[in-house]
Parts: sequence; C-alpha cells; structure tokens
Amino acid sequence: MHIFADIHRLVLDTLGAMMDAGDLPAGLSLDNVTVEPPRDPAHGDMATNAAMVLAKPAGLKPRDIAEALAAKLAEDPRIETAEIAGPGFLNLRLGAQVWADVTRAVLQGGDGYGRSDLGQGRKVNVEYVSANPTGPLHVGHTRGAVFGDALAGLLDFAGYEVTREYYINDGGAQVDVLARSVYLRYLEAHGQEVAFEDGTYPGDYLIEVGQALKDKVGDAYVGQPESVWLEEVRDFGTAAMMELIRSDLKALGVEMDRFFSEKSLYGTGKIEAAIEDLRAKDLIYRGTLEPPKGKTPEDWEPREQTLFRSTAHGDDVDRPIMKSDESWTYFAPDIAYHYDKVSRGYDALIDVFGADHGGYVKRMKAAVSALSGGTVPLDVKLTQLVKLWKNGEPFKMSKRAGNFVTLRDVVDEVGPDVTRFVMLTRKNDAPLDFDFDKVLEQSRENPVFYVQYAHARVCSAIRKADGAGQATDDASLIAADLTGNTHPSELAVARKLAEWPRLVEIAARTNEPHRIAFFLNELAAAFHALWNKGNEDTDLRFVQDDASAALPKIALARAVSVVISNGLGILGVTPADEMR
RNA sequence: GCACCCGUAGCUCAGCUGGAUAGAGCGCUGCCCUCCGAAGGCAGAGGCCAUAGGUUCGAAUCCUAUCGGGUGCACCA
Repeated sequence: MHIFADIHRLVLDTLGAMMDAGDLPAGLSLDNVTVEPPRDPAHGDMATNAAMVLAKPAGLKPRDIAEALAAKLAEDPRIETAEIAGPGFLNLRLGAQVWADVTRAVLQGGDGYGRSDLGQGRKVNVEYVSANPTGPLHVGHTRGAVFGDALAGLLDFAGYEVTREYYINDGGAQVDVLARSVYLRYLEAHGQEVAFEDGTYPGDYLIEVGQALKDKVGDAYVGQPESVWLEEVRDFGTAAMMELIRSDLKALGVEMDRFFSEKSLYGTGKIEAAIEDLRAKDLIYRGTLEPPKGKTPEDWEPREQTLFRSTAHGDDVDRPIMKSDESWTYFAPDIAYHYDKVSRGYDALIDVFGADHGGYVKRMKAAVSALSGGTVPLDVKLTQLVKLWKNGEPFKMSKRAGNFVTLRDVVDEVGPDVTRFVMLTRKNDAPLDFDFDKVLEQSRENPVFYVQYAHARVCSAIRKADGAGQATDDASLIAADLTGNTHPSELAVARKLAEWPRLVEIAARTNEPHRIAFFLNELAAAFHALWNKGNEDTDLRFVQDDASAALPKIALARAVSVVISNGLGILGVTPADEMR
C-alpha cells in the first residue's frame, strides 16, 4: 500500500473523467500534477496542486477547477474533506480508516513494506570503494564504502537489479611501488636494515607480508635485481592487500558481488577493443593539447598524443589515452572497464568516487556516453572528506598505518552500525565531521542512538505486553480493529509510516541514501513524542491493561519497528532490540 | 584562468529535483519527574535562504552575473 500513489492515481483518474465529461478541456497534460504531504499538518494529510497547474492550459480559474475537483474527490470513501486553500491548493484530509489500513499494510508488508517497482527490474551497476590495492582502507574509503553500499541497498529496495562492484587498480605504477615496499619488508625479515625512501609505503601492515614472502620463497630474491622478482612480488603483494581490503570491508559489513581487475584488461585486447569502438565513431585522433590557461606547468612542452574526443560528449577538453611513448594512460583501461560494464548489459551505471576525483567526472561520462551511444546513463557520486574528532581535537594518527586513519581504527572503536549510520547523516557531497565521542553518546542529538532507541522501545513494549499474556503476533494485530488510534500524535506516526514508500522512491530517484537516515530520525521523533505523551495520558500508552484496547497501540508500535528495521536494512545497519 | 561542489537560525545541518507562514538538533528563555525507560518532555524567541537581475500563477530550489569558501586541473593512478 502506497497511499500517496493511490491518491495520486485517484486525482489523475478524476481529472481524466472530468475531461471525458467536458468539465475540463480534453488532452491536458497531467504530468505536473502532484500529491504531496503538506509542510504544515494543519493543512491536512495531503495536498494537490492540480488546479494551479491546469488553470493556464485549461483557460480556467484555479478556484473553479479546484471546486469541481474537490466535489468529485469527496465522493471517494477515503477522502474525508477536500478544501481549497491558498492560491489554489486542494487540501485533502483522510479518514481514520485510511490510517488504520496503513498500519495494517505495514504489518502485512513486513520487510517488504515500502519496496517499490520503480526500478522495473532494470540492471544497475554500482561501483564503489575501488581503492588501490596498496594498503588498508582509510576513513575516506570508509565513507565511499558506506555510501555505495547504502545506495546499492536503496536501489535494490526500489526494484532495481543491483550489482555491487569493486574495480581493482592493479595495473598501474602504484602496484610496482607496493612490490618494492614489500621487497624492503622481505629484506627486513631476513635481518637486513632497510630505509623507506619517499614514494614507498612505510606502513606496518606490510611487515607480515614481507615475512610471508620470506616463508614462501626463502632467500631466493635476496640480493637479486628487480627484474628477477618485481612481477612475482607485485602479484604476491597485491593479493595480500586485496585480502586485507576484503576483510576491512567485511568488518564494515560490505560484501561485493564482483571484483574487477584492471590488470585483466591488459594484454587481452580489451583496451584495444574499447578504443577501436571509439575510433569507429571518429572519436580518436592524434593531436596536441593546449596548456591549461593561467596555470602552465613549469616543464610544459607540446606533445603529440593519441586523444579521445571527449568534447564531443560534454567534456571541456579532449583527453589523452596514450602517452607520448605509446603506452596507455590510466584513462584507457578506465574506458575499457566501462566498456565492459556497458557491454554486460546494464541499464544504468553509477560510480562512487572521492571528491578529489571530481575533475574526472566529465571525461568518464563522456566515455560512457560515447561507448553506449548515449543509451546508458552514468551517474557519478562524489563523497566529500571526513574530518575525525576525538576529545575535542582533530584526530589524525593511526595505530596501524602511521600517517592516516584506517577503516579498522574507526570500526574497532565504534562498531560497524554506528560507523555506517553516522556516515549517512550528511549528503554525500557535504563534508562530514565524525566525532568519536559524540557518535557514542546516548542523547537526542545523536541520531544513531535516537533511531535505535525508538526500535528498542517498541521491542520493550511488545515484550511487556507479551509478558502480560496479550496477543502481540503480527497475525493477531493484522486481524484486529485498528481504528482506535485517533489522537493527533498517533496520527502523526501513522502519517509518517504512510510516507515511507514515497520517501524510498524519492531517495532512489536522486541516488541519495542519506534521505533514509533523515527520515528514520523523523519517524523516531514522531514515535518518541507519542511515547512521551503516554507519560501524562495513560490512554496513549502502548502497553494497556485492556487487551483489546492494547491491540491498535501495539500494532502501531510494531509498524514503527518494521519501518525502522526496513530503513536500517537499506543502510546496512542492524536494529537494536534493547539498549545497553 | 577553467571546471565541479558548496553558501539556509548564533553553531552543525535538512529541505520532496518549482509550492502555502522555510524545518530539525545544539545553544538560549520559561515551564514539567508519584510516570509503559527523565540515557528526558512541552512551549517560546531566533531568517532579506550570500548578493543583484531573470523565467512564472508561485523560486531556497531553475537561468545569468557578481561576491565568498572547498576541490581538481597536460604523457600521476
């Protein structure tokens, strides 16, 4: 049950009937007619802008349309009143039966309540994290991981067929640096003194990798030139780092459907095939780029290179795909990778990048647009920086990595649930302050606690009613008469529950999972407000002595926990049954 | 110099892809514990939505310009 969609449908059907009957000119476009919850609850439960939107094309006064529409809508049993207000809004108030039905629908829907067919089963690929396999994940990756995973969960809930994918950058120079760093640790494991020069990775996490390499090959590489060991040590180190990253992700509760190796694109003709596809579209040429205006690099020199005509698809300048020595730039395998994604038949692609990759968005979109002939949209979501705080001070040190804070540092300290929820309490493109002390605080200002507390309270109330021998199972609640919840505070909760399917669709359409977190906070607020009213007014308590009076209250509480649970599920957070 | 993101209450931030008198938390002011959990609750004050134009029934939201902050800007990934 999606009451907003239902009433929207009713409004559209009614308008259609009015056109058929000649009350409105035929052929009006109803695309802009909306049914929304009004900001001010005093305006009713829903409002439609139909009269204002249609006034001009119909050549009628908004008020006349509104009056005619109001009269027709009032015939529907669900509509209690339809009042004209403001510049031509039609405010609808729904009957008590509707809210009882909503509560029942939540219980009947269970973990499926709010699921949408918005996606129509379309295939969407969400690529996220994609950190270089050169070390453990840090806080920035963590936000990307949380965001990407929540977005994937959201799209899944909204009816898309989602693939969660990780692109392993194991083909560039950075994995050679990893190899050399591992080699140093390997020498160290043989008792040698080593120095980590600039450009190598000094983190402690490579100590055990060097040791493991020693265990595997003994002293075979000691004193040998790079040409002997580089390739094998690189593969060894990359594998070890991916294992580390996978376990980091697991600690956060993130599970990828697929890991795609950049290296698998080299020497297999895949890059060449992708470039050929572009060449066939006349988008590849030899040329020389102009220096960037106002900021010419010191060592600038004109260079003829192989370029991708990305300007034909919205980019600012054309981009090199080959270096002057004819080897591929990093952009080439990225093109090939997205070519692969397009050819796997996805209807939409989403890339989640760190904000420092903002300059990369246009060319990537241009590439996908060119490769798919404009048929596959690519949305790139950038996650902004995370600023960590501890004891009122910026927190930068890590036990493990030295110069950056790792995912493990965060998860070990506050747990995966808190990490995930807090990282979604801000829009992806806004910077985030993560305060180790505040996120564990048990107070109203901590949204994680506030939402979890609401869920725990429901569980507590149900345990209590259960203990009193009352029926609390969903079947009994669904079968009960639920029209007893008529207090404004109870209706406020029911109204919020009714909004859930709508909110899911809005969040999914905009690829913004943070909306889920904010909604849950609002739902929790409505629930806590009602709970607190029970302190003064015993009729509003969820736990009642009279078993039949208790049923609608328990049903409402249970419905709240269902929606919270569904919302947290999308975000990858486990609901709390009790607070400790 | 160019591109992208951002500018909303004293502070930290939401704001439905154009709707009514712009919201929440913190802070501030005033009330409220015999209570299903006061690890709070209720109420109030607080705004020229950076600025100036434009689009229209209607703009925090869309367009243009300006100011201010962040990020990134040739063969690095």
